[in-house]
Amino acid sequence: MATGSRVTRPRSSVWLSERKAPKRKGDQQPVGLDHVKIIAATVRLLDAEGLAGFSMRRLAADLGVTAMSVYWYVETKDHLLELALDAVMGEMALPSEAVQPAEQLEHLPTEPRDWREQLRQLTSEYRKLLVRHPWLSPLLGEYFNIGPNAMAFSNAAQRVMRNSGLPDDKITSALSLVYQFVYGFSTIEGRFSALCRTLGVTQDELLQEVMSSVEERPEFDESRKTMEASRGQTVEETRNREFTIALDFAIAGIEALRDAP
Amino acid sequence: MATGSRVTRPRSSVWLSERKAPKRKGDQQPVGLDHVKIIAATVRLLDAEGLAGFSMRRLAADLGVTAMSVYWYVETKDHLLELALDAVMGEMALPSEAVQPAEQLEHLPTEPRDWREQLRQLTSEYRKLLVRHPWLSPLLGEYFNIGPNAMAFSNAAQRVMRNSGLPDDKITSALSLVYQFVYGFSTIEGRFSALCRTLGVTQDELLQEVMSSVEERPEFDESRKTMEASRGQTVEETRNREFTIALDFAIAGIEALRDAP
DNA sequence: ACCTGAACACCGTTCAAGT
DNA sequence: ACCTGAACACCGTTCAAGT
Repeated sequence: MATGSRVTRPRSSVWLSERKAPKRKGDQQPVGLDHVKIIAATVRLLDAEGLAGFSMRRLAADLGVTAMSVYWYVETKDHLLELALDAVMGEMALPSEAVQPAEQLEHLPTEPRDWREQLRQLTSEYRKLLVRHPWLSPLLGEYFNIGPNAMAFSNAAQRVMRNSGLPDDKITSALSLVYQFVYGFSTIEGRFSALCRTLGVTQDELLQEVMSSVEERPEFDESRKTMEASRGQTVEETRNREFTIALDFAIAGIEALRDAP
Repeated sequence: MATGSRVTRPRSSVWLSERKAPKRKGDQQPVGLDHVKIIAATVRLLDAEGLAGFSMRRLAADLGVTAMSVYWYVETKDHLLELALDAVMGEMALPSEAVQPAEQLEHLPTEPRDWREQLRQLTSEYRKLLVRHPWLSPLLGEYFNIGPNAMAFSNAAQRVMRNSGLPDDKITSALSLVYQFVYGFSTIEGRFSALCRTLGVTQDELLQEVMSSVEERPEFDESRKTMEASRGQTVEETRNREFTIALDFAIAGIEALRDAP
């Protein structure tokens, strides 16, 4: 949770309030800051130091400016984080079949791919995004995620799922199953890889270390059995395999209940 | 993220370090605090004020004690939160079929239920827990979750999934699919209901309000279509239905790929 | 053994003031 | 219009001191 709010309270989104003073009239020379620069610096700092390492004062220092200057452009820290969230949401390549007609530059006569391929692309993009920006996960849980890029992603996801032929009243369930899985899975993956980067060890080394510090405990029995199955594989191989199979389960389930309800 | 650590760094778990001074020798009169009291007060405060409203100073005030007294019993705020996490993880009723033999008081000659029933019980317990304690979700993402109660839950989950007859090398995928879904779904549910409690409105009222403030936006088109399907139902009905169907998808997928790999 | 008080190095944010 | 400086009300935690 952002530390700015002591108590959970009605917090309106940036996207539901007027943006602060982004207008710069005519050909007047910009002196230093602006929205784009601030958001870029925010994302850079979040990538480098993590959510806990980010502060308004630290950001201002990075921008070579006094602590309070940023507040001219941005109402609160929360609003800034919402803007950063939506900015990186725009990094995903959405499947062309799921982009609304109005957004498509031209109608290519290519055969639309299988919905399962579209789903695999979209989930893979989402996964990579969450791993690339580990600070994104907690923010997605914190805000409404109704910025333009977040909405474009959400719309694409809904269109892809609609392409499965599932009846309308089961779309949200299928979407929820798939995207909550990808979110949780990728959040863990991102945290683990960030931790390794910080510690300066490989993922396989850290896994070894964690294993050996827990393995003598008797309660660990069940997990040991489970992990025997992935012996001899790297962490990355195991994870990719696990991700693919889990998605296969979801797709198989959706098709099974679609075809025989 | 806990605000205590500026930067992500190697943070050992409470469960991997010696516990702090819980020993009280003989019949000496306890003066005031102890682990149990502190953890109980922590959970109470977290339930009442949320994670953002919790602070060591606030906790101390609740306990009628100076800010630093708690540090005699607990090393850091993070350790305390880990203890609170494991404490509430013990609130779940684990399916008897998934409790290890040593833990069972006696072997009742009852027929073991279908693995799908066991799974539905366990996921339902997990869901209710996450909704009851909305602060739990971020903490689960933050720590290693290797306390005794967290381990018991994890072991139960693994046993249930093993009861499905799935081959060993697909167990983790199935577990991941199911539990990441329940985690994400219930996290959102818990946050929404907590927000309603704070605002003093019903869930249906808040949904109405959020809808009407976004519905004129053109990007909202796809979501409107999706939500038509649940017209005339309460938020709670819609959510329970969505949860059940998503779990049905997962179960169907697991059985489909188990029987025809 | 257990608790206190003062202090340190941080926060987000307000507000009056400068240019 | 844009930026600064000082100040306020908070944090988690250290450390020397009290009983």
